[in-house]
Amino acid sequence: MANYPWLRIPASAVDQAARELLGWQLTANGVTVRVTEVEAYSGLGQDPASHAHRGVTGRNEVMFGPAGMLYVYQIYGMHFCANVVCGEAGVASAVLLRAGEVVEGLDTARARRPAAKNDRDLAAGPAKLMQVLALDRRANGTSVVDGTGPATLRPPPTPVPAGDIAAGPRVGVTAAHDVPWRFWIAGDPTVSAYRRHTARPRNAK
DNA sequence: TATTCGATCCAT
DNA sequence: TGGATCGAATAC
Repeated sequence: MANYPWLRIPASAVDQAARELLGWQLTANGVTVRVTEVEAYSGLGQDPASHAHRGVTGRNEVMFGPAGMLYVYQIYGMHFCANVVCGEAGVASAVLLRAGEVVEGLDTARARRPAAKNDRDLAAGPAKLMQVLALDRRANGTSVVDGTGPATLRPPPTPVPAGDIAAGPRVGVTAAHDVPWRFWIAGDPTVSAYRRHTARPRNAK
């Protein structure tokens, strides 16, 4: 089993764990993706953008478990996104896998993403990444570090230099726009396009 | 039990 | 820029 230094990063430093996860390779169902973009979510109760902000619910309970588990949730009734749970058990810190580069199983990946116009768009978004790996809610609560789950995370062949990591506000979140907890590999073409959350019209009073 | 709305993607 | 589409969270 590989060595996973980010497993030991405390939940209070989940942004550090997010940086470390860049460049790691996630393999599932015949496809391998190199992680190029992530977002950190704090479990300390101070992060209004986190699904765990209001405490334990049926959806987010794996976030409160041990590090190395996948927290998979469905969004907009049709897409799935995955987080790697980080930090000590009991604190719901996690890192959202936002985008990646397909480095193995290219043909399989293309077949699973007919809407992709080119190869760098195959996993250029959190739900696209899940589609390429053919993962869904069944992966929720499974481990990516001990080989027991459908997905396995492996160390980068060559580490990402700290100077190559860029940071900015998280995508799509309705709160905490000022927190620069989105990290990506600078200049990588597979990083997803930034788009501010479009607020839906509120009921007029 | 009822209603609201989203850590997105795609075509327009 | 807006529509798809549905389950979890929250309001009642």
